[in-house]
Amino acid sequence: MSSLDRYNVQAVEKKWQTVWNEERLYEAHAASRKKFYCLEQFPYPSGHLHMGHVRVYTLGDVIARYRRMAGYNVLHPMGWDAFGMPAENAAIKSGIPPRTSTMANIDYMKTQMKQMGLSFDWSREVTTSEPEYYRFTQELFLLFYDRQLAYRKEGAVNWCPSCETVLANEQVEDGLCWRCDSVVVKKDLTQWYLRITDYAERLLSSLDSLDWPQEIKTQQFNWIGKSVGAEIIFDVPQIDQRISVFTTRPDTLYGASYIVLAPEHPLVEPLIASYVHRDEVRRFIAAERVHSDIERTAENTEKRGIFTGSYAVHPLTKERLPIWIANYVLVDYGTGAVMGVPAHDLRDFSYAHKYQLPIKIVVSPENPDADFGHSAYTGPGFLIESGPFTGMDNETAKEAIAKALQAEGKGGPRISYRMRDWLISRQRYWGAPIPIIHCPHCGAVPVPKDQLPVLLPENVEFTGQGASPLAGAKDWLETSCPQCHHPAYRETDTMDTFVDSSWYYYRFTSPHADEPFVKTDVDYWMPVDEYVGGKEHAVLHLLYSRFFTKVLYDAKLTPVDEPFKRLLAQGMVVYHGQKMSKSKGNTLSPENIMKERGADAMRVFMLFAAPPDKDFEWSQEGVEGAYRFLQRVYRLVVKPHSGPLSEDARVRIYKAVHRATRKVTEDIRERRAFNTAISALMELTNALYQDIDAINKEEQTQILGVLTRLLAPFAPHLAEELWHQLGHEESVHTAEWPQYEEKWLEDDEVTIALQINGKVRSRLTVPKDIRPDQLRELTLAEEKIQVLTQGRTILKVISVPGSLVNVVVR
RNA sequence: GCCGGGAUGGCGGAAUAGGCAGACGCAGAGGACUUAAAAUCCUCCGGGCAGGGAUGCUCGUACCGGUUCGAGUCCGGUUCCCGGCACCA
Repeated sequence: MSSLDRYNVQAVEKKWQTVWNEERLYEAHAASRKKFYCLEQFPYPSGHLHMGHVRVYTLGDVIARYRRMAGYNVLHPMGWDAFGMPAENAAIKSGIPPRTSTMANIDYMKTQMKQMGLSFDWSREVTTSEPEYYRFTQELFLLFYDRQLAYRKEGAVNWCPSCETVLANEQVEDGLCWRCDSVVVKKDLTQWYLRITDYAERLLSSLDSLDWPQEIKTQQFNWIGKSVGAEIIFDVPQIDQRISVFTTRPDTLYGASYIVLAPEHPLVEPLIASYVHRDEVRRFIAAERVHSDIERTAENTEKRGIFTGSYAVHPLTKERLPIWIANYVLVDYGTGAVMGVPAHDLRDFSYAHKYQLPIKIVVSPENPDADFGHSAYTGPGFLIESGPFTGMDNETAKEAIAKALQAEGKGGPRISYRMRDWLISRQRYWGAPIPIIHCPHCGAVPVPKDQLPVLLPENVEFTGQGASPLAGAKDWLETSCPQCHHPAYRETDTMDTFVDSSWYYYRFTSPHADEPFVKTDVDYWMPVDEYVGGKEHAVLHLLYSRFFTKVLYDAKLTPVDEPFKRLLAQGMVVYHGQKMSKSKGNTLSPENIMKERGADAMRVFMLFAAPPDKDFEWSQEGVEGAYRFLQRVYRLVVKPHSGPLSEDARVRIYKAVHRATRKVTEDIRERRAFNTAISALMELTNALYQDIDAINKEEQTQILGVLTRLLAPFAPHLAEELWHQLGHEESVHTAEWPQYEEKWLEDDEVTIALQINGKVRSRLTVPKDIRPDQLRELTLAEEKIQVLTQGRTILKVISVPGSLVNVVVR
């Protein structure tokens, strides 16, 4: 085979990358036409692209390239989520300042992205660790602060001893740090929070409107964890206080036989102050607090508790209920206290059983053989021994009792959420400083907007021990109060990097503006039409970004209250049956693959191997297959074809071309099924191999031009090369996306499957618009059908035009 | 335990609205070209049974049952795998 039969992948890819770069082909321009905002989650600049990155960016690139050709003004930007611990840890180890290593990593990864042929608008690149960006992260913090959505509070927080910083609830997975898998411990600290719980209901209710995978929506739904119930107040006359509990089962109130507080509950100390066994109680609490969250919340953990010596008054029966403290009550959910209803709650049952507390049945099941001796009955039923509510079905009673309590001033209907406020303080250097000054006279004072950014000091020591390096930067730390001008000191915590990434998609709309973003740009570009990213951010980045957008919406800074209209959550790339990771030693370098078979082959295989949302196994043979396909297309297009003309072949070609055009268009646009789009291109290529030399030269060029354009989103380099070889001057990526015509999609004749009792027995080719009764007649007259129906009774004939006929016989 | 997603040839997967299961590719087999190999091009490729053969019959989409003229697809139940939540009151 001559060299004409194969193209030099490396040379071709390099050539067009240079041209695209010089022509700035992918920059988005003024707000003119219909827009399309295509975004992929920006990476942390770790230094190298891994296969996960290759997958996300390839997926997004196909969508962006298609929309561009389809006539949209496409915004397809890229940037760097550049703050974060790895750079700081590297600084501790090697002494290289975080900014230096970060910038070097960005540089390298950008080169790799260009090698992949990704169509990013690099003129809009943002880096969250640069002052031009984080000054606005700080400005947005102040916006939250002004709206009372940022606050400081002391409490037991999640602390990762290895990362030496606190973590948000969303960043603790099974009691372990999401980054380093260390066991997270509790620590009492004063920290900054964003009031995401204020938005719980809205974050929940607008989930429905999102074109997102159910999987992700469900995760957010569960995370927010709405519970509808009631608050019930129990008076404690002994100390003249009230204990408030939250319950989803107010209907079981008459079955309450005790009250339990979390060991950390603020009323514990006053309650036991004059109790003879108070020291014993204190020892119990101290012992419980030592346990980590994992131990404490594990299902099989033994329930342990202790009596406080005090009693509370049942709000309706005025009965005296003993108050206990127990490990199974969590201080930060609901009110940190519960009423114990052993007969109708499994946890209370096992607790009451252990400590021999009374078990009082107040809900009777419809079918009364439930065994109360061994477990709690949690199902539906009607109330017994419940005062005026006796006889009510328990669902009605929930509401009735909540209302009665409200009338008495003893509580009422309440809703509780599992989600907690977002803890954003981090005791680390490499993040956006929280723009707050602590003044001995004025307290916490926000840094005035015109004094932003609060720059990270450059000469700091990275010891890797104790507090944030910022606390040691004396010159930076000491300042004056913006209000009273007395000496004051700066907040030394920096912000969680998820704050940076909660608004970057706004910055891309006006990346050089002297404000976080420009209203007119945001009005034009938002929302993001297609967002591509990993499932691991389901309750992290994706939830935080939704929250940010709702706050910005309330501040009238954005016209949308949801940032990402459509979400494509891509699956993992698996190798040798496992998720790729350095520790498992099963990583693959995209660079080597590109060197050997080219970016186009890597992209095509990645897209072809599986639908975007599924995990798939990387296979070298698969890349070879993609490479063979691309070379096959090349040969088809550049090899001169000629032969005797055939009208039949010509019709077959046009049908194949228009069918493929429709398939590829719909698969990209609606279904995001790039695997089947590529298989359609393979089919078209195969079809053209059969017939291409039977049409004239001009038609060949035109047909091959369609194939080339359909290929362009997937294999941009080869498509560009072929497009030029076909005689075009302009880029294929700004060429017009092919249209398909209905007339080529329909055949004059169709093959009908002839079934007997649902089994295909024969086939028949008939005119497309044959009448059902004619079709029926032809079917019954058909030879095979005749033979097989002979001597049997025809019960029914179902005739589906264009598809099949089913003869039902007995 | 609760919620969500899934199970189709040797493998990845296709079947878009209940209508011909297995598109396309990988691996494999055979053939053409070649001194030969590679590359390329062509053909075959779920199981069983029958036939010399074209072919025909039959089973088959995790399992059991149902609805329907017709089920990979819908309904009820079961098993297994993946993900989330979980002493959340």
